[in-house]
Amino acid sequence: MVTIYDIAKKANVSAMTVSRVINNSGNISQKTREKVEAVIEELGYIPNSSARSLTSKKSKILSLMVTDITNPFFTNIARGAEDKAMQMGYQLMLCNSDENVDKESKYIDMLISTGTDGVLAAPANDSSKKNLQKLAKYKIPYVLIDRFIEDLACDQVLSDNEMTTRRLLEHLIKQGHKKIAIINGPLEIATAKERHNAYLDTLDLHELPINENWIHQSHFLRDSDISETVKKMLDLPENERPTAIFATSNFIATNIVRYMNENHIKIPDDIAVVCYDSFPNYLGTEPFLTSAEQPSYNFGYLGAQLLIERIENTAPETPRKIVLPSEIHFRESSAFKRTE
Amino acid sequence: MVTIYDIAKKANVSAMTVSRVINNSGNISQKTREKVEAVIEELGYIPNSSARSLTSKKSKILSLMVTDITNPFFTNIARGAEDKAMQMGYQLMLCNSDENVDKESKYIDMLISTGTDGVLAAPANDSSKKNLQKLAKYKIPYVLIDRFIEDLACDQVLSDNEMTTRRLLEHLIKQGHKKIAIINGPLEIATAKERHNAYLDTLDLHELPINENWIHQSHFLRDSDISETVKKMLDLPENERPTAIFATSNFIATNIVRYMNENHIKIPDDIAVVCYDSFPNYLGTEPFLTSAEQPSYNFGYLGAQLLIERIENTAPETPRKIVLPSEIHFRESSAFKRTE
DNA sequence: CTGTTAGCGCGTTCAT
DNA sequence: ATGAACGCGCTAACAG
Repeated sequence: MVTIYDIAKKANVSAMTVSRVINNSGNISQKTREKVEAVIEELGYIPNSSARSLTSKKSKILSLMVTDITNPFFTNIARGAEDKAMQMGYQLMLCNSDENVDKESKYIDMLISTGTDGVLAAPANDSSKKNLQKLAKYKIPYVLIDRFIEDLACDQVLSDNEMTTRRLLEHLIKQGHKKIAIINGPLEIATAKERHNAYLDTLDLHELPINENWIHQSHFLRDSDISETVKKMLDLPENERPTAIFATSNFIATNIVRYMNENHIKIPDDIAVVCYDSFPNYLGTEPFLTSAEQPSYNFGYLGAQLLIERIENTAPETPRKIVLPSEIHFRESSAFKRTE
Repeated sequence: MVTIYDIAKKANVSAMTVSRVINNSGNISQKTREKVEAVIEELGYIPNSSARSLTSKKSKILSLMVTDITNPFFTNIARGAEDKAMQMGYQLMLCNSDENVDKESKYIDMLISTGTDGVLAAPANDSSKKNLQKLAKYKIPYVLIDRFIEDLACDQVLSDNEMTTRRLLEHLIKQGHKKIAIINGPLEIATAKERHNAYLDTLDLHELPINENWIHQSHFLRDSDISETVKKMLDLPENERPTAIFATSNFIATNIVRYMNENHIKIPDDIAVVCYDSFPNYLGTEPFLTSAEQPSYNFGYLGAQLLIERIENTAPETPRKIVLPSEIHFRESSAFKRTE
């Protein structure tokens, strides 16, 4: 392994000079700089990050904590984060919490151990607070993405849950729907909570009935089992049976649509469906689901940017909050409903 | 920051004893072990990986090099790799090469710098060889996934390109297709090359014509532009115009289907399409594309397993090669073609 | 079973 | 503009 000492010897300078050349720190004469750089090139020197971070306390590693990289929302976030990280000379460590605070906690310890410079986190739920506070205790900056947690003074990149929920629901209301159900994730997750509240507020605003039989929580993971829930709603007496469902996440919508297909219940004729978040449309065929498309790539890209600014002390003291709008696509799954 | 010295002092032992407790190395009396563990717990000690790897040359970091995490094939690989890594106490570093050898090379240097214990690599193309050899020079083990490169003595997890291609094509042949085109990635990528050869062999075996106007290379990235290519093929005189296309990757199929839709060319009536690799079926609706579904998660999971065995010296000297079969789904896009 | 010594590769500090 | 000495936190090697 080539070290700065090897470079130093061959270039007839001290190790310190080599270090300075590498880090562009201090004053170096053009001549020695060129000589050192030539030797570095010649010997193919690659600095040892471990040694470096041992003294400098900087690792040039960013970490991304998501619940599941397999969710296209988070996949795009990862890509965005990685692009920005690479652009700024950082690497990206990937963590899947599976919405499990304990697993998340384990990761946090590993990240602290590795000396990550900062963490981009979509926390498992509100109980993740202690994990993030642990980061703070170690002076490791973090940026919340997608999921807000109260009383943490940190930068955030969030979705406009209130507005987007409202627009999705008002679309349904305009189609004549009066009995609108919501299938949501756990209310301990900020996005679920905010969409829940926005749902109540919007129905209230339009003086529509709210029925606890229409309000359900599952979870946001891929295999969320909503069949019991949906079945129960469809079995409600005619006058209480919802005519539309608001799915608060992509996978929840997935499972709703799947259930309906399997049970030959027609969307939107039998029941309409709208969805917060979306799926990549790989086949370019006419998409079916009315959905709010979030700029997921930017959650990662901007999140990484805020994080790096925080790490490199180029950010203002006060936490920044970026709220990203969604683009709503009105489609077949909530098309005009003749009867009623 | 708590160090082993803090632990040592408080537990009335030497730092070395603490180190031994942490690493489960050497012999420690039950009594001192418990005492030390109690103090570790009490002070919330987290080991410093940098210091550790500086002496031990082990970082407990695995790296994953893919072309683009946004391709669901690689997303699943990442999830599989991460699961196995976590299970074995490793973290996972993510790298997107964008099929660019120079970008890949940059990453390789960063990985070497960080002291990664091993790399799971789906290389950009055959020229990635030098990047992998650089890893070898630094005694960093790597496992090739998906994309083979000649003359590298390393573990591999690959797709059964020959068999799968053949089965896809023979399916078309059984449907009566005699003029079958292929739209492929660059032949400098092993999967493209092998699928290309298998295409030629299969047509040959069935004594079908081979026409260079039916053979095209684009690339495997998301935005592969195949419209010119497809247009040219469709404009061929009737007797030369292919009746089916073999897309050698998911995104290539995406772009073919998209082009056909936009230009009102009907699949499979006007032209049939089969695809190597697949897409997640989020909506549970009847999928359209005849495709070979690869066990992508296992590419990552098994790859990580081989890699860790190699790192921890529990693997046999000779490189291992795992070939994973695909499951072919026969669907609408290649359904029986009436005319001809 | 436990402790001492030395050094991993580098950057900080201070000196020149 | 350059260099020397020291120490970051830990473990390998040896000693006891």
